[in-house]
Amino acid sequence: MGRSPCCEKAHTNKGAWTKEEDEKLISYIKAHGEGCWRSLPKAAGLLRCGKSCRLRWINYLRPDLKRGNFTAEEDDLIIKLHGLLGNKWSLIAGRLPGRTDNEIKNYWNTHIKRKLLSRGLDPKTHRPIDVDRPFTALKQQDMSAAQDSTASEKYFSGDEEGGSSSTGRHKGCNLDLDLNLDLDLSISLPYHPCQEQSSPREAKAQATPQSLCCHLGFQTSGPCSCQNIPKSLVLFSHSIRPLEEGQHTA
DNA sequence: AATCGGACCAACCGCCACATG
DNA sequence: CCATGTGGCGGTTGGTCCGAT
Repeated sequence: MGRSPCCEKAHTNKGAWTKEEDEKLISYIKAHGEGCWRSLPKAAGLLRCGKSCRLRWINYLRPDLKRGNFTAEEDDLIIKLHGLLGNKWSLIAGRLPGRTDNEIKNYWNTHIKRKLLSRGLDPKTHRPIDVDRPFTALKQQDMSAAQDSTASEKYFSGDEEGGSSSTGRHKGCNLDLDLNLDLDLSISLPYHPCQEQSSPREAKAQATPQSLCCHLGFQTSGPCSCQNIPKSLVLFSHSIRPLEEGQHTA
């Protein structure tokens, strides 16, 4: 027996949302609140899949969304958090008020990833792609190659000591990066087993996203079963918190 | 003016975690 | 404990825009 479809695909619209659909969705959620996405489309008079409604609301229609370019602080924070958490876009988004996981994911893939690659850094591990090449040598070249100037440049060209450190690393784990995390992100970083899995699928199986999200203090919904979180990670979670509106990390 | 290719981003898809009966 | 339903996440796709030729 296969999975039942999330909706009756034959009777649902797909593709770009119209203004009328947006208005219907907004007015329904304003009146009834979020949730129960499966039944929402019918109740709101929309020929859309519930998932599609949820995505449209979260990524585009939510009133608290921030529009426009990412600031240097956001840029910096995304890179730092990615170094800690990997592709946990929802967790990263929870730390950036008004930004969605989808937006951050797109921003990462279109801007930051390319930036890292141009500096000879692996976007996954944040380490030099050529392991035989000293980081400090990279640094000079990268600095001269830099064209745009954001906080990420400061991060990648930062402290020489930090950047060239090579001791005490966990194999295959990017949580030990010398991120030089400042202020509320400053802490000795815990080892996270999911970073060592050979495939994303394995890593995902190891992770406990909702619990982790809860422990990290990120914006999340739903209950949390706080069972298998490493103590170090819990400690880590206590040291960071979602940014307040207008708050900067520097 | 037309065409092409890259960049960007909204939206979709498949899978997983969790809740519930 | 198991089966099922639902919400949520991350990877990917496809449409649109825009600059270069």
